[in-house]
Amino acid sequence: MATIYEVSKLVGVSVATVSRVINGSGRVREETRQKVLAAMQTLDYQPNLIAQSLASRRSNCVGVLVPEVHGPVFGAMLSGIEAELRDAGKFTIFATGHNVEAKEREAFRFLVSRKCDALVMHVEALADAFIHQQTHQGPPLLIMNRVVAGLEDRCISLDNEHGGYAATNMLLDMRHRHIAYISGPLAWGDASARLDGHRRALKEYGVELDERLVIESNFHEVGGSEAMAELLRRNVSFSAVVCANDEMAAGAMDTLRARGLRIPDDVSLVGFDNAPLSRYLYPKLSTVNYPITDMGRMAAQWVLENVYGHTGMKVQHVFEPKLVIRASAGPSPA
Amino acid sequence: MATIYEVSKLVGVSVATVSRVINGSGRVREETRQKVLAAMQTLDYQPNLIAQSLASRRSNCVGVLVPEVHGPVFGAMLSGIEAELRDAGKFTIFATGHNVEAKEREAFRFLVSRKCDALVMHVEALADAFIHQQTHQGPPLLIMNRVVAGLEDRCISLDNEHGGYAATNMLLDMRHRHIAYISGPLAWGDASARLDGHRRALKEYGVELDERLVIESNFHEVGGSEAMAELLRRNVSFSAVVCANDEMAAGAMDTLRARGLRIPDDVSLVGFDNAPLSRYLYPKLSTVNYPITDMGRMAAQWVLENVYGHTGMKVQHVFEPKLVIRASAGPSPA
DNA sequence: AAGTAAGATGTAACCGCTTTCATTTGTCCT
DNA sequence: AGGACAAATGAAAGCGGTTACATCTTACTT
Repeated sequence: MATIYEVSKLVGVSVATVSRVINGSGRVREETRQKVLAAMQTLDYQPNLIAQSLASRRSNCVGVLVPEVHGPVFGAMLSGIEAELRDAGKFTIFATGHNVEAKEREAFRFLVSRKCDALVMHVEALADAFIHQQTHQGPPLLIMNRVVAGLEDRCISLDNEHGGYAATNMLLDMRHRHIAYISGPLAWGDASARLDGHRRALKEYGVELDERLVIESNFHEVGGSEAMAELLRRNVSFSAVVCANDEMAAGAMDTLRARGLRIPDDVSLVGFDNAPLSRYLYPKLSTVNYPITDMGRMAAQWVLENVYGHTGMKVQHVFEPKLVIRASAGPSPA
Repeated sequence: MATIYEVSKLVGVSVATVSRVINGSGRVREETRQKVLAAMQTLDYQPNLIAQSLASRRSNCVGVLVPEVHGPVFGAMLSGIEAELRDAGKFTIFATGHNVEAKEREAFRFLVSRKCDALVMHVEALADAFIHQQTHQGPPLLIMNRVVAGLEDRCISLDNEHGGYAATNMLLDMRHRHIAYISGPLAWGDASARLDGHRRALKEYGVELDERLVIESNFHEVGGSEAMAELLRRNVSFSAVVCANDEMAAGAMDTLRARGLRIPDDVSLVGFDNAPLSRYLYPKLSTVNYPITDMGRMAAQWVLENVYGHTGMKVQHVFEPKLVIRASAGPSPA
């Protein structure tokens, strides 16, 4: 692979000039510029990004730390980030933290050691304190789906409370009054915010919340399935169920069907995320859209603006979820 | 951040010795080793990976080129690759090619310019010739889900023909004789191999293939839906349908249901991939398992063995798909 | 005890680029 | 034509490591 020296030799200028042409920095006479460009073409020269990074102290890499790579939410987020960064010529490298503190810490170090110019993190287990501390050293951090007090301008999140509110509100509008709720782990901010929204909607409608109709589960399909079984076992009647994500809704749907209950005739069901699976379920699942790809894009834009000095990026920090109405929710039979 | 110089100064040895300790290369007296290790600890020294890469001409990065980041197949593949590589302290960086030649080319250059030590590629549009040519220069290539003649030992693939065979064979065993087939784009190797398997199964059973029951579609849900509509329009009776992937099966299922046809009572349905969505469909979809995460892992192991000199890796080049039997397929009503 | 080979460490030249600062070239004005 | 100032370019010192080669220790041999 040709180096900058060979290019400079071919043109008869110094490497400094070639470097200026490559980076568009400094001033170079147009004529020289063209000659350099031509030589680069001839030699099929490609700057060595590693050397560039070392010399410029900038890796052009953005690290992304997610719980998982696959799955509807994180896959889509990665997608959005990568697409946007690549258009800007930046690289994305990622690591997974599985929402376990030790792993998140390790993944974090891993990415930092790679000299990422910035880190986009979707972490659940790392404490606010840790994040605060890291903002004083190392690469700039952007936090996804979490609002860290004092770092609001470095967070991109969904208004989960509003999403939870909207889901329940829709059911209330459909005359449901006995609404069960299958929650995610309440230790996680998003899960508890969604439940808060549920609570607020009920309150506004003057409906009292029956705590027996609220179950904390784990955001997984099996958890949703079991939670629904438990709800039915409690023998407190309900005509609708809000699930804090689509996967649990899928599990709940399975259980309902296994008991011979019809959806939405006997029980209405609403999910959260608008994951692809929500359209595959039968009946198709009403849910709350989580614009995760857009949020990933936005994260990338934040990085471009705050780290790479691009301008004209409008960063939105809080996204509003929107209801997606499908067949799984209908008016209360009562 | 401390550098190797500061460490060497603190211990009172040369940087070469420190470097040897870091890399475990060359011989260093145990006593010295310990002192260096201690100093590294004290200074919280982390080797600068960029500098290491430049000096050693090895980036410890493996590039992965996939059509998309998200989605059941590629997300899972990425997952498998990343997990395995990270355990070995290597980085994964990725780019997307969208199965479009220009984009695949660009993504390829993008990854090469980053000096990846190896490239794992799932490309559809790049020609065999291009791949052959690249094997003579640049980083070692590993091709996923495609067998390039002459480069079999650099390919990891699924026996798609066998998968297609198994799907149809199962239906034949269930006494189905009129079996429709919704294919992916036949220009793609996997799609055409799956169809070949279908053909072989029919032949072995002595059932003649009615070409009117074969439709080429696009691997997407909507395509499956439209293909099924077209099949019904053709008015050639069939009691079962094989879809070349699960997404199309989902679309087909939608259309069948919209026409009031029951699954599997009126029509049996089989998919391919065993994507998560296959379990969410109702009835749950019989399908052919595509062990994509394992294949990703295997790709990583190939890289570890062939590029990083790890030993003891057993690389399997061709994976056998297995049937996953669920509710969407049943005996022929006839 | 001298000779020798293996072991331990140091020296210094890279890796390919960026960037500061100095120098050369060019332009405009009087 | 000479001077002043801006534009264009070059020289060279890093960036933080690796590694070939040289040199100095040690441990054995005989």
